[in-house]
Amino acid sequence: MTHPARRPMRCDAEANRARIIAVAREALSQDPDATLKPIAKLAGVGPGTVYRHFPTREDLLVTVYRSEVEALLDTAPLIARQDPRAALRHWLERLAAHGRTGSAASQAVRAATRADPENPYYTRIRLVLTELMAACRTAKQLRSDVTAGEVLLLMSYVWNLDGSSDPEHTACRVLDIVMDGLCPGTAPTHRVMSTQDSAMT
Amino acid sequence: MTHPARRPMRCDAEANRARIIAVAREALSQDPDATLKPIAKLAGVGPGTVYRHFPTREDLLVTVYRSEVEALLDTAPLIARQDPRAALRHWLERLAAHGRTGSAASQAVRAATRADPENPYYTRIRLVLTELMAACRTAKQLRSDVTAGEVLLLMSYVWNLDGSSDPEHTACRVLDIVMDGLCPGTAPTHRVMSTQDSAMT
DNA sequence: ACCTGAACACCGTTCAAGT
DNA sequence: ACCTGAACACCGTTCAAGT
Repeated sequence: MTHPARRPMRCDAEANRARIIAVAREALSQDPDATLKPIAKLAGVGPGTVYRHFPTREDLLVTVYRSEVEALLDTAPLIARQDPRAALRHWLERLAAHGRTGSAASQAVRAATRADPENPYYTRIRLVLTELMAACRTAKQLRSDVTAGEVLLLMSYVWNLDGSSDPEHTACRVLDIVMDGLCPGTAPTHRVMSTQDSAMT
Repeated sequence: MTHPARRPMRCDAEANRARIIAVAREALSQDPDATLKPIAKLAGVGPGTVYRHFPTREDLLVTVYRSEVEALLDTAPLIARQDPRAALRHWLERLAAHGRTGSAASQAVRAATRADPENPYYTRIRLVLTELMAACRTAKQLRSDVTAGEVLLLMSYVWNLDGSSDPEHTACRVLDIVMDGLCPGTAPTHRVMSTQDSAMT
């Protein structure tokens, strides 16, 4: 997506890049804060090579967990067939579900929800959220003045659920409050937050 | 507060500690992410001495910006004389005001609002917020099921206002939503968020 | 064009040796 | 009891030298 039709890399470069990604996924699954140097060594390349392909750590995260972020994006149109307010809540629950894990994948999702122009996914995340919100708005189930960027800001709490006993319960309760703030005077859609329903591709 | 009646330190230790704090305040005011080693050098002590007095960076932040955090705590009873809902909002605005600065002081406030048992201020922050909320509750201006810890989670957004153009405006709008979520069916208390009214000691 | 890997300028942290 | 400061085990990043 970042470089859709670049002229192909030299084949050794391509192979190195693929190997770095594979090794990084493995290493990051064990330690979400794994550093670049050991990854380079495991991939059998010099640190300069990793740095060449992925100038920053976030670039690597974005690439490795591309599919996770895109799964979140793809969920939106599927969800959107239900009641608009339930759809919005459901999608925000999917987002919140990443907060509890603390995995490297969740770091990538977190980066994609921050208002960072460097991140290629932020715009798309905001777009699908905007559409979910638009549906609510036409159904008069959403306050008219709020933007997707502001909702993403409100969701910042999901990355701070550590320290809470029963993070899942807390996430759900706080989302109740967020939804009530977003849809004043609407009957509250209640928690359905399933523990593990990641298989929604 | 941490050690109110410890037996006095040796006088050179006391002097070193005071000098470290003074130097750290100065260095952190210029660079919020200033590191410990240069601070040690500027204070004329070895790095081990800094580490002895402040085992972790947060310990140093807590000590240096003690007065800022306590100013926030002291604001609560003063504010509490107004309408409960306005008081709650006003205090949350004071909290949010720290989000925009990005200063080292704001890092200390941020640490004090995270559910971290190591931080001596979190309990007190939660306490004053609980009292502000209790006043709202008896006035039927707050949903009954929400806790102070959950409200602090909701306020996580204030630390992510960078990236937003006009952070002050955004902070205010998002706080509107939070307040509406907290006080459903209540007439919205509108934004008074003053730009700089830190002189409220 | 791409990779290597030593080198640079850091970081926090420790701990034997001093006073 | 407290401080010193060299030493340790890292970090990300760069860049001349290779292929």
